[in-house]
Amino acid sequence: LPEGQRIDKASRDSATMRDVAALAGVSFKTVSRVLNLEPSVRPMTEAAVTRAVAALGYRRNSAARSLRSGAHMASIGLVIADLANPLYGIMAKAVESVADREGSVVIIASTSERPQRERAIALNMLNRPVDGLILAPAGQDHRYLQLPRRLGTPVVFLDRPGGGVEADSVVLDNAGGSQEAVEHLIAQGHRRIGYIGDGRTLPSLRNRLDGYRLALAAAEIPYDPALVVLSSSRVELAEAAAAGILRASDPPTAIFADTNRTCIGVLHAVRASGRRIAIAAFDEFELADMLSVPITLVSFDAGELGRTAAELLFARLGGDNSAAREIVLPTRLIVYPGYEPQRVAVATA
Amino acid sequence: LPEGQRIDKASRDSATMRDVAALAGVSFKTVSRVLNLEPSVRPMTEAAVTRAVAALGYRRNSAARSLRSGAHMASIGLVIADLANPLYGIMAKAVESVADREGSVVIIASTSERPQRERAIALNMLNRPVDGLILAPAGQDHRYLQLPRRLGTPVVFLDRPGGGVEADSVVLDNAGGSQEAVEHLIAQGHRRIGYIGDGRTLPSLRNRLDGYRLALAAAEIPYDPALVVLSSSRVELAEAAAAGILRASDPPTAIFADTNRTCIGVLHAVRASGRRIAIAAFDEFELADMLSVPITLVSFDAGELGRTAAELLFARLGGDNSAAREIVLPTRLIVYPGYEPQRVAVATA
DNA sequence: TTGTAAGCGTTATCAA
DNA sequence: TTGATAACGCTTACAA
Repeated sequence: LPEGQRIDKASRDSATMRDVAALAGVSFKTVSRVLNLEPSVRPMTEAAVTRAVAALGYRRNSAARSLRSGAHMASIGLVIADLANPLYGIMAKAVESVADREGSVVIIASTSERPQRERAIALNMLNRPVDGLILAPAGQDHRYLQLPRRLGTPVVFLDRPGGGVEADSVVLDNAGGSQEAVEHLIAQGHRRIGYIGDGRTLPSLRNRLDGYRLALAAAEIPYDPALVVLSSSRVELAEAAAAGILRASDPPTAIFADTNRTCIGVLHAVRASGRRIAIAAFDEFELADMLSVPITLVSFDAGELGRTAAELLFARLGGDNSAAREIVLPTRLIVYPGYEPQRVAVATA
Repeated sequence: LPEGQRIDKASRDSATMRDVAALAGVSFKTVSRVLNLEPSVRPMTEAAVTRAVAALGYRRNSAARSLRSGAHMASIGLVIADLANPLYGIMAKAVESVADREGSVVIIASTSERPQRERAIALNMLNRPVDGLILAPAGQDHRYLQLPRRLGTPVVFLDRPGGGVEADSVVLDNAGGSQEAVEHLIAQGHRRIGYIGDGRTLPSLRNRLDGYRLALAAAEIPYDPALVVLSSSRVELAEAAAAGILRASDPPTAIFADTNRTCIGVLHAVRASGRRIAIAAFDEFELADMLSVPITLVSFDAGELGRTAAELLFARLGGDNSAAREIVLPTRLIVYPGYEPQRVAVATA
């Protein structure tokens, strides 16, 4: 497992306990005593040592420390696609909370949805090493994890399944969730329903598209490619995509967005169009209930997702050797009717 | 610096390279070769070693590894109040991005706004140790960082100033931002302006309250304690607080909320009241432009906040020994007029 | 291709 | 109260 980034020792000043001891005029064991706050050190000696430590800018070497003591700091790695996405923030918080309970710290990194960066970061973490890894993958090929897995490091995929390696995963019922949402739109009378999302790369998003198609098929509504724009999940691209199908000759009366990112783009496009378009989307977000337009969301408990993944990882670390599991968490449809504030006169002072 | 959490060596199975070598019938150096992917190993030998590794559940000891090689993994600690808050997610992402550029990983932890947990976590990180620490503090007493600071670990406070220790900080112009927002409300004719927030514990939030008072004073509007509810920053408490002053005999015509959390509570309370109340708040959030009610926000660049803090930290790690700095980043008032969707008939299929 | 010896910087043991 | 020495598990250098 190479690829870890390291700081060359020479680049930092590294005085050792022996250097400090020499400057303070004591043995290096005495320095050790001072730094470990052991009681049996004369105040004068301690002062001399403290001064020498400061003078040399000495920092204890943790590797040597834990080498002899045989203890090591427990840590798990969390590699996620985008920390700035509130959903991942909630998941990260849940993971961190479980890890803390288990006496572990979380090393976290954001891949910006780039598979190559994901690979580099994951290998970097394993090289530190971390005790286990939770990965919300951007890529689909995780064969690079086969070796670490064989060497005993547990891996849990979060929110999105992994590929090419046997490992646990905790995911959502993506197809079921979007199918339910689209069925809801159909039940409201919509028959031309647009789809904005990224149904090409990530399996989880492909499944959401599958759900859309299933719902249409069940209602015997033909799949119209002109209503489906598979762009990336970036807000601006989704907005442009939605604007495009709204401008078309036979526009949709409803649009389904496959993530909270695409949903925001769709909301903006719909507003810009000046039309009333029904909107449904995967992912819940705060203030959905305060929007002026009605919206239907496929909601789920992001904290539960993170918590489940973390608990699974610690179970593995605790010795659970059973076969790799896939845990699928349910989604729940929430219908927000849209909030129209009353036009009451203000009681001005 | 004690207080780090450790896993006792005995609790994990720790076979050593010698154990693996014995089982594989080779010297332990050969095991080392296999694990380091060195080329000069016969496939048969390698297979034997791999088998032994698997059989024993062997994991390389990173401490011993980096001890001899003299290199160590660079890392910085990021301790934040609440990862689930989108603003902190954005900051964390920015920090992570700078750290990655600098070849460092980020160890992240969430304090859930609890000062004691903050202390435990920060000391835990320093004990690992990390090369430096970025801290968005929940508490105000950071004397526990004096020793680590003297021992040479740089610390940067993020978003909120620290207390009792000399260290850099990157904060917002909190007073200025809220003053500007309240002045905006006053300019719109409001004279009874409520304040919902937490003006007691955190200095940054106290400063926001100061800004409110300054704006009132400048307009010669008397400060009315009945309009000010200093509760915690939790959404439900803010909602209850806002509901309270809206029910009172001489209610406000406008409300200022000191964070995005309190703002959400206020929004709900205002909706429940059925009145038209002007709302202003600190912190921007997504979809503010899509809300049905007008809202004025004190906006800032959370990414810039995180980036600045990280860059300052790496400057310190790079040898910058100048006096501790306080960097104050500006805020910007954004007025959202409130979005009223047009009532256009839907072109149904 | 494989093995032997030395040593990384600390903590643990035991002696002074 | 302090110090000398061994040992932690590995990588590096060198030898076979």
